[in-house]
Amino acid sequence: MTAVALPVVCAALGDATRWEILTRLGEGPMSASALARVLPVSRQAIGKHLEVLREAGLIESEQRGREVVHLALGARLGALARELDRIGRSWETRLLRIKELAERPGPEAAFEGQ
Amino acid sequence: MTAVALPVVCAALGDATRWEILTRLGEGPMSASALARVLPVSRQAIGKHLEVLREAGLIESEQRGREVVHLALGARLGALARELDRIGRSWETRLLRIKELAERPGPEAAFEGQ
DNA sequence: CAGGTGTGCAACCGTTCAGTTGCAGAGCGA
DNA sequence: TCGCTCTGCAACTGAACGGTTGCACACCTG
Repeated sequence: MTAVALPVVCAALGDATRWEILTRLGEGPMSASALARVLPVSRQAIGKHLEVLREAGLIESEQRGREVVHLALGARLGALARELDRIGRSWETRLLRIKELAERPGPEAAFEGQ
Repeated sequence: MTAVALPVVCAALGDATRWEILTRLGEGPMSASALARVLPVSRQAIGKHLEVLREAGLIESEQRGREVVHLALGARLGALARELDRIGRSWETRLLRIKELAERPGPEAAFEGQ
């Protein structure tokens, strides 16, 4: 399920144009041409961005008659969010432990430390 | 506080080497030279990555005697996680509404809609 | 059937980026 | 004090990236 590595998903989210695309696709399904009409880049550029987003598992594409419509998937973003939260918390925890150790006068006076 | 834009933070997290660095800095403070000793890249490369991470608000740097030590900040990562979770949920919600609309027989039967 | 629209593939271009080497300065430590 | 180490700045290189244009093909529609 979490088959896509963290850096890959983050890199996909690390571009302003892709966020524009995602925002539009979060409001409803859209084709590449439709996106190119509303965004200041060519359809081919949009296509490349969609490829990156699809490989990151952030969108889903579906053939609808002649055209292909894409839409944003919240699931992957939620999974990423949980992962980042977990990591951030672990950093904070270790940071607290380190500071606590640093403020201790010495190993022999570690009495009233909570 | 959330002065750093989403794409900037995500881009900073979109590199495998930077994740390596962050992982090490999450375990405790380290200098650039120490990181270069343990990672397969030069100190100068590490320095550039640290610059990116600092601008994204993901690490903090502190002059400790002659050397400069860096450490990972969980706060920014937590803020990012909450933001991504919020966005992901909104996508899911709209997606549900769209699917629900698609399965409705016709517009004239939209009575008991909330 | 013909024209318009949507898609895919490929080549090309300028910029950014990750990484390197080299050098000079600053501060601990023996 | 002398040397080792840590740091900062600068120049350079190759690859990746965002973006473009051009072309060929499929398909729906008037």
